[in-house]
Amino acid sequence: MKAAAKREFLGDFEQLVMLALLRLDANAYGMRVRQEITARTKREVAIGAVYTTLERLEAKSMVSSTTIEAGDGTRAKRVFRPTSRGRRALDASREALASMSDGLNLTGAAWKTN
Amino acid sequence: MKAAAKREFLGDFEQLVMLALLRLDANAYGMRVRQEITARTKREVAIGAVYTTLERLEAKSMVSSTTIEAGDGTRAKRVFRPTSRGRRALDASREALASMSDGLNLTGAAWKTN
DNA sequence: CTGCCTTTTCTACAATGTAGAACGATGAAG
DNA sequence: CTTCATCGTTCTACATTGTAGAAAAGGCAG
Repeated sequence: MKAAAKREFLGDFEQLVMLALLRLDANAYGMRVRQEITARTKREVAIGAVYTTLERLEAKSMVSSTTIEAGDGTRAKRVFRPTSRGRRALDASREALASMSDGLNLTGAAWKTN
Repeated sequence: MKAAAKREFLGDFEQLVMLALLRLDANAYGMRVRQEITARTKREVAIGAVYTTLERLEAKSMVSSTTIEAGDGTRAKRVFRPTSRGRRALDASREALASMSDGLNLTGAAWKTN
């Protein structure tokens, strides 16, 4: 019987990066990832933050990378994509959040001040 | 003119804890929070993890706490609740995730193996 | 060659995540 | 009254993630 591989989760920034990879697909290389995140979330992100996160995700086998020579005259890019393991971790993380949010009145604003 | 308070975000576990507080409301004290999280997410959580997180959230004014003498014969509990600031941070974090997920085919399973 | 982009790598430190033992209160059992 | 079993909280310590920015390295224009 297989050892029921205990569930793995991702940190919040890791999740954002993962999602960016999914959106960008074949264009998912560092600088572009950063651009996608800042554009969509308004959150300022240093380029170093993106790369270290990608490196670490790769070290954990959550993403894989390939360097691609860009025939179009620009320099080669290192493209990242989620592995199935990374995909599972992303799903698990999202599910955890979802199950905790379930039934809660979250989007609304009314909130007792403190 | 007010200084447009730069957006603050929460880590993933912080979000889970925050959500637990919202669900538990007046019963949101350490042990119960832990219980709620493990029950809902299947994620194993050490009690120390919950308390340190709560402490830190309080230090950042994301939650406030009050110790309540429980007339019903059980011992006093320290109850936590999100401040409006914490509430904003939670919303901001969720929105960031949501905007990155938008339009993506996420729940489904089909995924190229790697 | 020099300067100027673009993309990546390195180095460092701060914040968050995680565990588990220690400690204190309270009721049950004997 | 002791002792034990909980429950609930505090402490201590270390691991993993988050975040920044400067330093390479590749390629093009002039």
